Amino acid sequence: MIDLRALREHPDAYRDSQRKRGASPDAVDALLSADAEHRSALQSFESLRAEQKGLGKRIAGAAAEEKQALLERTKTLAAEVKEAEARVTATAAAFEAAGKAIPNLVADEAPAGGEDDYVVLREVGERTKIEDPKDHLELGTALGLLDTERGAKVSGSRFYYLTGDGALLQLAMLNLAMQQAVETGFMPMIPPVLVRPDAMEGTGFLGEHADEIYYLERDEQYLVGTSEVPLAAYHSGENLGELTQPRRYAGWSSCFRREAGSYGKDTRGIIRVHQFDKVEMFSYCRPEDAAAEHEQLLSYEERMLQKMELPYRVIDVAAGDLGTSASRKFDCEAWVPTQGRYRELTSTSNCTTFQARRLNVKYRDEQGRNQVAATLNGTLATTRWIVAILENHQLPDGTVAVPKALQPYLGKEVLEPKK
RNA sequence: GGAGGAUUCGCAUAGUGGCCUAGUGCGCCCGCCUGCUAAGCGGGUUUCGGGUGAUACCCGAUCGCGGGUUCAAAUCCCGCAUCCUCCGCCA
Repeated sequence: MIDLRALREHPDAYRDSQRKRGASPDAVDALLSADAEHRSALQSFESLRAEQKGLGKRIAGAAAEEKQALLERTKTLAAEVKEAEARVTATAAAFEAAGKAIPNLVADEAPAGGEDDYVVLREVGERTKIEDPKDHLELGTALGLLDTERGAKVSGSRFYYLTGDGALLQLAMLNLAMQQAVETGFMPMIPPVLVRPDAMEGTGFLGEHADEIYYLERDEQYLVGTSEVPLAAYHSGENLGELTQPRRYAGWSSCFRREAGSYGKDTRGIIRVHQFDKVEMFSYCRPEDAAAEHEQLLSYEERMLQKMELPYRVIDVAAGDLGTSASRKFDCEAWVPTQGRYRELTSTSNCTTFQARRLNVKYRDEQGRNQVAATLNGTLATTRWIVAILENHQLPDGTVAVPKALQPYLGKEVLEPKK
């Protein structure tokens, strides 16, 4: 939810933001007029209601015959109040719908445009050069690390088993991510992955991404696509106090995505799957600290990628590709040798006050007033990283070197076929 | 799956149609008193919205959520949610 007061005062900033996303600035004017209508309905209701309450008080203490006269009067008034209230309800619904139609205000620094208008901030490491590289599926299958055929047999396409060292490799990576998170001040969390509608709604995932989400109709619960959802909803309706330091959480969870509309894309291997595991960083902080915290989250992502010894680049995602809640987003993309291009491994978003306003997460400022907090999230490791690890660290004989940072967790330096 | 109980201000509680403008205690904030500390005394303290670019003032909403009855609902009625207890079933 955007800041309505700010929108009233600076509607042009929001119109510009809409244009930058490639969305219509008319939505801003629709909201402004819905707001005006709602407020005028509210005012007429409130004055009628005030009169009704005043009369009610007089009736309580009135003598018998005066009481009769007053009762006559209040009966018609009651009808008017009811009608005014109905108008308030109707205009409020229209107003809310208009409000939800507007995504977060895009940061000034974010590039304008769509998916292909990102700006490359830096490239780190040398693009791996391998003669005749094998892809992760071929490597993983040969080494007994993953089994997509049986994944499909049991669950359908885009499902897989991580087997043997493959399972251990993922655990090693996620454990390392958790350890790094704890070292950098994150509270480790294993959250629920089934959530109620208000949690999903509050994090802004029921808008344009509704098709992406698994929904369990019998139980009215959603399977989360990221632990961002339960971590954001964790403090919903709460006041976090002074919040002089960011409040940081690291969630380890399975994630579920329907991948509707991605037919034919990345059908080979485990790049795009319906279920994967992830360690996600999540921060609550003051809005004025959010940009700095965003840089911090990005640096932690890069630290993890460097521990995996992967060549990657950092992109500043363009406004049109931001998603509803984000005002700015950085992706880290690792080099994938068999594809000859960079693929997204991490994503960190600054949602400013957009999520927290919906979820009603506050803090107390120096004057003791309640203010809306800012929220940020970022990826610290996911199943997809295995793709980049296998492909970049493959050796000519078909084995895969284990990055040094993972060796203590995995107990071996090379992944070899089972004898 | 079934039965019962609960849900009121940060916490604990009072409140069974109009004197609720939701009381009290604790906590917290401000002040007074005061060698120091503690205690004591006085005042303040739900949240959201509007008037309104406002920490004052006024108005409205808000007693888990949504409906209903009524001139009037924390209070009565219906539905739902969550938590607790018990019974049944179960990995």
